Amino acid sequence: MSDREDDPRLPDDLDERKARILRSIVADFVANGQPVGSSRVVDSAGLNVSSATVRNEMAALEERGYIDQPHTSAGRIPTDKGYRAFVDLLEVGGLDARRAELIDELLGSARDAEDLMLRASGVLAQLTHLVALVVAPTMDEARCKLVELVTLTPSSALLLLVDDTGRVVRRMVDIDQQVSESDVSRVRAVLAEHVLGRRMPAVHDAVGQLVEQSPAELRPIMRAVHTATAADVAVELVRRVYVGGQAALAGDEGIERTALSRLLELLEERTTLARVLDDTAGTSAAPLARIGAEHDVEDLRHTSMVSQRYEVVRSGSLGVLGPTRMDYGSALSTVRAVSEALERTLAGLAGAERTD
Amino acid sequence: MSDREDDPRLPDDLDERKARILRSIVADFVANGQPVGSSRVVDSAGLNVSSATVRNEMAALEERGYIDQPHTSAGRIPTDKGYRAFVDLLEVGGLDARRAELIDELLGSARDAEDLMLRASGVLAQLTHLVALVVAPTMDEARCKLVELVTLTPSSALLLLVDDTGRVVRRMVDIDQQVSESDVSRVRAVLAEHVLGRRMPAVHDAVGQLVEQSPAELRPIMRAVHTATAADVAVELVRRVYVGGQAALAGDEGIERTALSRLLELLEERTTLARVLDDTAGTSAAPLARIGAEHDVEDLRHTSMVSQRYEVVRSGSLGVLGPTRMDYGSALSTVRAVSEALERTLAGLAGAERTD
DNA sequence: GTTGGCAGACCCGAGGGTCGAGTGCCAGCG
DNA sequence: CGCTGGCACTCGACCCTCGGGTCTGCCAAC
Repeated sequence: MSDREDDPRLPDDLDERKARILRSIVADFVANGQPVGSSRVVDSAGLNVSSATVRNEMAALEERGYIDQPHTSAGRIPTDKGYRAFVDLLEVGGLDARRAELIDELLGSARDAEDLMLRASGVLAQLTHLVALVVAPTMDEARCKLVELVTLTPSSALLLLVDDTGRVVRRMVDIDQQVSESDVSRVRAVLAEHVLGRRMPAVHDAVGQLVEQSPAELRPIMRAVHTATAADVAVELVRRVYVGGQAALAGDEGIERTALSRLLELLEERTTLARVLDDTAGTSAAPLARIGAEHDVEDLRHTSMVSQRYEVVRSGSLGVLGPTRMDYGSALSTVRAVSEALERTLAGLAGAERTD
Repeated sequence: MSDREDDPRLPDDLDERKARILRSIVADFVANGQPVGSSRVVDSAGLNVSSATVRNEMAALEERGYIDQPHTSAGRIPTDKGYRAFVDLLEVGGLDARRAELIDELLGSARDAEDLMLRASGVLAQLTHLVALVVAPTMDEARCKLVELVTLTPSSALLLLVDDTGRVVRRMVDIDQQVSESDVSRVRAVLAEHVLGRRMPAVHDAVGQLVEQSPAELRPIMRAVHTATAADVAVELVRRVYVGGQAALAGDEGIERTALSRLLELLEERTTLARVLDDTAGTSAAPLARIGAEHDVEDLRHTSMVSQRYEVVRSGSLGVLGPTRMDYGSALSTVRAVSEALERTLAGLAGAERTD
């Protein structure tokens, strides 16, 4: 092995030169979308060997499953395994100053936590030309900063819960009888006393206890509030997925019409996507890729996802989705940059005074 | 003219039979997507004439611009003018009981006004297999039911405004200095006293007056609130567009790849769409169609929109977007049915007790 | 292990022939 | 005067063939 840049973690069945050729093929194919032949590799890989030698190496790469031929006399295109090896060997670089500034600028002027998520997905889409996904942080650790009950009709009200990053949970409270405004006020006061400062997931149980302690005339209201705060209150915003730049999918010729339609459905449905994004991001602090057939979800088998978990007390994840033939280098570094910027901004929003 | 069903408002250049043939061509083309020839028309239109006669009529229809030939020896397809005449002659029927029930059922179980919009767009998309759009009502007439100020950091707070249908406006309030919790409480009390019950668009001015009347120590906070309630508070939810079923666009072969990409961008951007939807809906209480080249927006020239205004004190609009080759009958009647169901449900949400 | 050379495989696009759907036109009929 | 059957014509869809270009695999030589 040469002493210059022999990657420490080359797969067993790849030597330095094969890896270099693979890298060259992936880069070329990602850039041009055409199967790449041995002579192109000679030009672009900067190897001092002939195309015949490269052909021999390519035959080996094909035999080992890293690249494939669309037909007998065509150039090679990377397989999912090829992309995987390419990504594993990739060093995730930083972003150039202009992009980094753009991210900070856009995220910095967000109006609130939700707006921030929206902006993050926007800038991610804009920089990568891929579909951007941002899953809002869980509320597990968030504390309740405000609880309010607004009567809308004599027998219904709106329950508002606000957490310490300014996110709002809104719930219709249907009471099965008409109630007086003064009773509602009393409930409001009781709620404020016992719910403020609690962790969001604990709100439901806290209200449950209040139901029993309440005088009879308040009980119907309190019970309705209890129902309204059922378990999913804490989860609601976890599963909230912000999607940006989906038009990019339609522009990609590599995706079939029917597959495109399925993908758009997935994007609209959102819950599956949130799960995949979380799964792909894993627990690591670095951006990770899930490539083609590595997906469990059938409809994603021709796409890749690059995502990363971000964490500021509570954690969420964000990433991009695109064809397997995507620019992984750019995707990885952009996802990382946006993720880190989001962490910084979110920390600022939540306030530095948090102690626990 | 025969005494049975000679439509009162036939265009001058169409007699009963031509209209019938046109109707037949549109219906066939919408159903099958293939240019339709004279013999098909004979079969489907139920005319007791030969195909040669139909051919003569079709030549006349083509000369007058209602239909067109993709090439010399092909069948005919409707032009935008043809669709227009077809739609104008159409009687908008009611929906069958099953669909009508489905709509009521889904809308009836909405949790709040926003959820209702979401459900409306969902059911509209599901029933028409087109892209559904719902624009939330303006807040012009809505009254403020709750105003709250939640401190998040020592120098920032979250302003919450809730209107009488339970819609929430959320605004970050950045104060340029650190403020005490007690001052915030005082501002909160003043706001509650002077803002509650006002119309949403009047909130900004009301706060403006409060700035001057406030004691010096509260003024920075009040001024920040004033800024945060700038004009667009009332507008924010007007322009909120709920989109459903966009995957349907991708499934349509009649839309080019690049056009599709543009459409998805439009759908994501939303503001243009809100305008077009409002424009198309006009002021009428019946669903209206805007067909192909009738659109101002270049990217919509190959699509049609069917939309209707709904009104419950405040008004919004909803509709569907699809290829010009859409089932206008179904689109019109479904839009009408959902619009009416939405009006009913919204009236229930706002409460029957409103008096002004 | 590397190389140049060469035969072979295959895609792609152009060119040409056939087929069939659908038209326009016309003479004749009621 | 409107309707009809018949007929010639047009033109896209489909299929086949053929040549050019590209890229491979293999091999003998270095």
